[in-house]
Amino acid sequence: MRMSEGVEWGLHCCVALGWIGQDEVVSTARLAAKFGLPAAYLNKSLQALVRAGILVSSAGPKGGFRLARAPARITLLEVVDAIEGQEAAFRCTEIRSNGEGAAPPAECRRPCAIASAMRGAEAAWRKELSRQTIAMVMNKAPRSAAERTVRWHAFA
Amino acid sequence: MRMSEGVEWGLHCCVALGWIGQDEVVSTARLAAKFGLPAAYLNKSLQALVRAGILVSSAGPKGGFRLARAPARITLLEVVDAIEGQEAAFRCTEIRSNGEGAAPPAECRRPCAIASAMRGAEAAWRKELSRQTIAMVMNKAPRSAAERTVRWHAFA
DNA sequence: CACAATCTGGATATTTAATAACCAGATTCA
DNA sequence: TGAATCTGGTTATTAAATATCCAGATTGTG
Repeated sequence: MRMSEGVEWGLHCCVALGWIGQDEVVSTARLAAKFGLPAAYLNKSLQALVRAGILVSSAGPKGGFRLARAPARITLLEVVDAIEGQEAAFRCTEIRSNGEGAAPPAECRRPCAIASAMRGAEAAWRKELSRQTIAMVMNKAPRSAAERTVRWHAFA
Repeated sequence: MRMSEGVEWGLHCCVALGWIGQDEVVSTARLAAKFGLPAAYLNKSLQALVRAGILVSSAGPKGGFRLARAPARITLLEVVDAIEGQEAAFRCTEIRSNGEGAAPPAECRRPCAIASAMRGAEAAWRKELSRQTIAMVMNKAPRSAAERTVRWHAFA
């Protein structure tokens, strides 16, 4: 089970945009350069964040991305969902209704006990992700990282 | 982010083996038939469960698999780890140390704040999985499913 | 106004991982 | 001895993630 790299990229971009400030705008190319990432592909993740209402984009020269809201109002869960999609990691394929041991359809009306247990664990994961915000991550990171990011942006 | 089907298969097999009883043995072929799964591939998951000490295997005719311990002493986390491996879903690739905005190595001595937050969420997921046992799932499933499984095994 | 920089979304290509099948060797039961 | 089974390695197939490319729309600048 592996999360796509886009989540890491998206989170780093959100934190950087948080440090830089909500009324400043940064292009895909600059964000990609900052983190050494493939620009065209990073752009796909940024687009997903825009569609999710986490970032706002603007076209044209001087265009780019900024946070759509205060960092304290963006949870990690939102970012993860925007990039990974909301499908559960554990997908119940209802194998209980297949093969020689197939359960009758009536029995499958109730949710599979295995799927329920797995869903419960994912709920705990999502709850924890929703408790954490971009602002919290910004504050936990070393001050020097924030300062460096601001300087890097100003120097552009 | 998607968990491999092997987890679902392994959990269903463990639950079935729990119902059937710890001193009965079931072959890969029969388990695959019960759930309508590809036998050769299911066997890989069962092998992983053996390596993890969750199942015990025996060769020869009348060979097969059984639970290595009481169902109450097998957690869902053990099964998931055995089949999925223990690597975290979120892999920090330390992009903070790449590109134009690269953090100096000294700063990267401390763990990445983003990675820490993501690890925290996965810890919550794992904790929840470790609280649930095969026995709990067996009890939550309808009695009819347990009975059908026992009959199916006896009828072999 | 024309140009260049940018975002958007679709299409395609490449790489990697998951799924699946196969086989040769060892074990065990009858 | 022979058939059924597990084991683990190899290979093949399929699906997903990663990456690139392009054409169209938007917008700032000279």
